[in-house]
Amino acid sequence: MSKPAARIRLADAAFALFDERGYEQTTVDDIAERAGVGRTTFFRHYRSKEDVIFPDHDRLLTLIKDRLATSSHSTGLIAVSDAVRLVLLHYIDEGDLARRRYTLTSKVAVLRDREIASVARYQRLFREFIADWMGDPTESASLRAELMAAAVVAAHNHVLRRWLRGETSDPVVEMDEAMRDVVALFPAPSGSGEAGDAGTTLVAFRTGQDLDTLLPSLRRLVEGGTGR
Amino acid sequence: MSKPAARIRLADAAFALFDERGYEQTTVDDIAERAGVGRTTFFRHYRSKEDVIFPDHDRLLTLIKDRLATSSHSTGLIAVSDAVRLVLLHYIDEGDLARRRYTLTSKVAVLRDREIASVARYQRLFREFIADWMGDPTESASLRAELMAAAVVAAHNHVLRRWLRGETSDPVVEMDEAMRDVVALFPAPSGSGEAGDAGTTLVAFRTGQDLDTLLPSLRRLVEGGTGR
DNA sequence: CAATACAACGGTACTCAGTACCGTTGGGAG
DNA sequence: CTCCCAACGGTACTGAGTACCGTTGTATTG
Repeated sequence: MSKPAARIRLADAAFALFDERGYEQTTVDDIAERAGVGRTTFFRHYRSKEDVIFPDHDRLLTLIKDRLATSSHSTGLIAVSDAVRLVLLHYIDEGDLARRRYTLTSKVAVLRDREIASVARYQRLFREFIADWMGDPTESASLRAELMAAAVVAAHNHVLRRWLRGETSDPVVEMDEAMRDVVALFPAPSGSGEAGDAGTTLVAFRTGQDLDTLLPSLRRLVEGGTGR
Repeated sequence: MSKPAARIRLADAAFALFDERGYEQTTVDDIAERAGVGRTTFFRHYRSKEDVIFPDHDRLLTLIKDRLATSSHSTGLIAVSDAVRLVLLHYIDEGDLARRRYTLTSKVAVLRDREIASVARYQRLFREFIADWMGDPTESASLRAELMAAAVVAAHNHVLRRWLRGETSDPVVEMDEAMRDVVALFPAPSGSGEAGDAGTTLVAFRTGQDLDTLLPSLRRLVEGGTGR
């Protein structure tokens, strides 16, 4: 019954020692000793010293990969902005553990780098998914996918960090709002010949002139094909 | 005259050995031996084994910091999107060295992570700069700054990687275009009463009708204050 | 020219993360 | 009871990074 307790004892001992002496000042031997197990056992449960703090980033990544694979949304961006919620929910589920990890990563550069590298893997996954979804090998489409993935991850990190710092009580709805903002950033692509689309396209701008003054150039733009 | 040659010989030896045997299969002793220096000398010139490949990320970061500190642009976003060009120019200046590094980071996970961590420091700098520039402690403004910084970095990485892969011959103008795209993503905040801003504002949309058909409703929108 | 100061170097020894391998133990399943 | 197997502990090793010490070559100053 208490067989997999070693893994938990190791994590507890690690966090406790990290709090007491700091991360660099704690050796793996220290952790193993406090947990009452051998050094070998530590590396059987965790691949590295950092791994004690980030145990299930891999699992979460594949979880999201599956979610994306089985998702059917109107656009790739929306699918991704939906899937990324799983990450937030996972952290919330971890509760206090996630917050202890945050205070650690705030102090120790090595851990922060490690966390960032993990987040980059999500971003890469998102970028590739959106690019595949668009199916447009154009350079501008590629850039667009890159921007979308970056925006989703940035917005997610923003809300997540706010929750980790205790600055919000309802991170889920904040995440909804943030993702709406992100989706709103990227208007539907214009010009790609879909069915029945010989209509008018207006681009957004602001001006100090009134509508009548700029109407001629507006008309020239609309009638003159792709304008600058 | 040939006194700081040790540093260069070390870098050459390192890159050569990394190409021959791979990164993990090369020890610091190997590098020092081929460079004809002692092991201690290696660590005098480079803080770590990874540092041989990323020698001047710190210098570049402070360079950009200075650039931002002494820059006067219309918005924080534009200042940042201007400053980030320094990074691209630096890589272009490195030339072939940057490309050899890219092939390495593409293969070795540890190096990729390291590179990502460096980029994250730029992004953090940008985020803080934009947030300071806006001077708006609101949560939405904070999110906006985060999105802007992420977009600038993503666009930069996009163009940089294209150049590293040899997919573009004119990365500078491509960077200009990408940054224009990024700036265009973020419209000026509306509603904040600036001086003399009683002009016309058009929102973006697409329609199947031609311009004359929708002109009346357009006019109604413009004249009728804030329309939905 | 001689004494001194300094910077770069080489060597040794150490700590610690991570890997490989081997033997031991403690239960279930046949 | 015996076989099996999973989890464990111990030992030994490699390699990165640090600390310290002694040496050498070079520039500076009296």
